[in-house]
Amino acid sequence: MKQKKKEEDSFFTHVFEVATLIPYGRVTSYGAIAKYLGTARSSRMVGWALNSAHSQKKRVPAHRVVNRNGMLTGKHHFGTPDLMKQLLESEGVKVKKDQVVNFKKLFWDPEIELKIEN
DNA sequence: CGATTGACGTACG
DNA sequence: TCGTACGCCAATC
Repeated sequence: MKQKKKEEDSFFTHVFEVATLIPYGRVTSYGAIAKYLGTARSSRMVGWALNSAHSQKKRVPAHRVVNRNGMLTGKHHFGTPDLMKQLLESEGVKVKKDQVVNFKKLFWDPEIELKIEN
């Protein structure tokens, strides 16, 4: 019947999925994801969710998620401060002083990209 | 159950 | 333009 509920309906899971949906060479912000999840005011929770991403079996491209300024605020949480930058550069995203270059251009908004279809 | 925190965001000075 | 303060909300201690 109804429920089975076993998967964590917590927005944590949603964050992981959305983060995983981030296309290659693209970046997004915590607020964008939070808003997409309906918890725009809980932008902080998004970052926290990604913090749990380390425990996730699936690799979550959290390195594609930056703050509103396009700054790699969470680079410190990747294990190594340079890892995030390296990953982004590896995808073609240029990072200048811990800040994503052309961030606005590379910005990927789940509300828009995922709204088109599917 | 209460207090603290946290990878943000916005407002204000 | 930059730094500080506050708010939001859920998870953790």
